[in-house]
Amino acid sequence: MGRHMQTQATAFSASRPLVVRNPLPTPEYRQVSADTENSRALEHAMLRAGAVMSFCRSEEIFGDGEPADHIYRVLAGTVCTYKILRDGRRNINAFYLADGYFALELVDRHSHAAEAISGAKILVVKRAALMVLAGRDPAVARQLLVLTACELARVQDRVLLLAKTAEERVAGFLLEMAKRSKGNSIELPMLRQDIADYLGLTIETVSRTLKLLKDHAAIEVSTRQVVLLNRSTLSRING
Amino acid sequence: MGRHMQTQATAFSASRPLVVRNPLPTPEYRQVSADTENSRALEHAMLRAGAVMSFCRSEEIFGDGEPADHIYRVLAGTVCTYKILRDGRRNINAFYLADGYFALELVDRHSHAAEAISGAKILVVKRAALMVLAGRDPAVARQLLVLTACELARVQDRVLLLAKTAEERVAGFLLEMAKRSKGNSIELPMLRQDIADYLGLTIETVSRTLKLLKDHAAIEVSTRQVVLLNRSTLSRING
DNA sequence: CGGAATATTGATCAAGATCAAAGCGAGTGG
DNA sequence: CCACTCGCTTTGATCTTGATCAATATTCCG
Repeated sequence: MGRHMQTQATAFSASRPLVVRNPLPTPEYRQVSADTENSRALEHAMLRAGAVMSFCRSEEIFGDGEPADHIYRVLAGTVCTYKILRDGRRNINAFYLADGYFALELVDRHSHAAEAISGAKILVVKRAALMVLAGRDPAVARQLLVLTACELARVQDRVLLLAKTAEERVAGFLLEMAKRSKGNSIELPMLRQDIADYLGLTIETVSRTLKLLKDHAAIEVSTRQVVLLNRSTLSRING
Repeated sequence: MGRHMQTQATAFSASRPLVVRNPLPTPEYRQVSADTENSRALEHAMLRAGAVMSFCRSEEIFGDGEPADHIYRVLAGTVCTYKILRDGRRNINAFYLADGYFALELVDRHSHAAEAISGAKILVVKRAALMVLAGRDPAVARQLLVLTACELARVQDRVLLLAKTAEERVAGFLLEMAKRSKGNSIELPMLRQDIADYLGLTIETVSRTLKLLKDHAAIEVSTRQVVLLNRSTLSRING
């Protein structure tokens, strides 16, 4: 029954996160999204008030149920948020790549745990400080609402994904990852187990389904990379 | 399945700063539902600016993809939001009972359809008008953020529900409905098909699972009513 | 290299879907 | 008041998808 369990406890306590206060904003951290003015305001506020922390692979950023005192932004690397269910299964809620914000929830305790999937640099800001800034700068306040609404839309999309067959879920996942990449080549920073836990499948099914898509000449697969050969086939499969 | 990007710049920037009063994170943000002062402000605003509309059973309130010009609040009756998938299956996103707000999304088109499950009275407010009010009254603005965050938490709970077995899903659904009722008796305004579409099951499985729970002496079942006889058993099953 | 972690592949199993057929219950008309 | 009907629900039999169990195979790193 029980699937993948975390067994990295020793690794966590071994390496203490490196903290750097008030880092200078570097160009690559200044990616401008569609909502330019507002996102710049929040970005700026976080860079001024925040600290950069580094996490290595599988290192926990925060635990499920811990006080939610901070808001986070991925500067580099990949992060996932997840929950361990009572039967031991792990449910991955989201993958956050560079520029993604996470732990935006308005409750006093985290409803998920978060960990780095690859080595990651994370910008961390005290929630209270950000709320003060939001009170002073309406652009910041509004951007928080926009980001929360985006997160809501993303989770709703995931519900739809979970309603589908294994083949549709994997195709949908690849298309989702492709949207975040350039071109047709997708680097996969996560393990097969992570993909499985995100899609509500087993690693065996993920593996078999990738093979199936490969045999349908829709993709090329290697361990850490997928190349989309035929997006229309994938989209059709995605349903 | 494209996600929508935020395009409400005019509505929000139209008037005064959105200010979050009481920016201290605790304990204000803890009991979001008991956020009396703010919820009253939004309630008042909606009652002043809104119109009451009546819908009969199965009547559409808005369609998937239609312009999202309004925000809604249930005054009486029950509403559901749903999506029809490409293969014809229907996915119910949420049930809203009296006092529930829906269509809070910050995008310019609805990502779901909504219909009345029983006869319903709905308070309808123009989104633009509400955004103007939100600009004038920070309590309204903040309550919008709180409600959006609540909706996010609700959808995340539903993802967890969908990860479980049929028995766990039905038990979880009953406990969720019980939280919204007084005592142990739950009136079910929706059909078995609606429950099935909400839980990602078939009506046959819902029916059989209710029987199973009845045989385990956890509930009493009739067509439109369920009585919880043994909450601890249900909670245990819920996982 | 070598050993552990991760991934693939194959065989079997089980939960829930699908197909099929009654039951039930509220509204209708004779 | 009772039979008829229609939509909803329950129950039963079978089938399918993806999980589980079990071996390899591959990749990653010391």
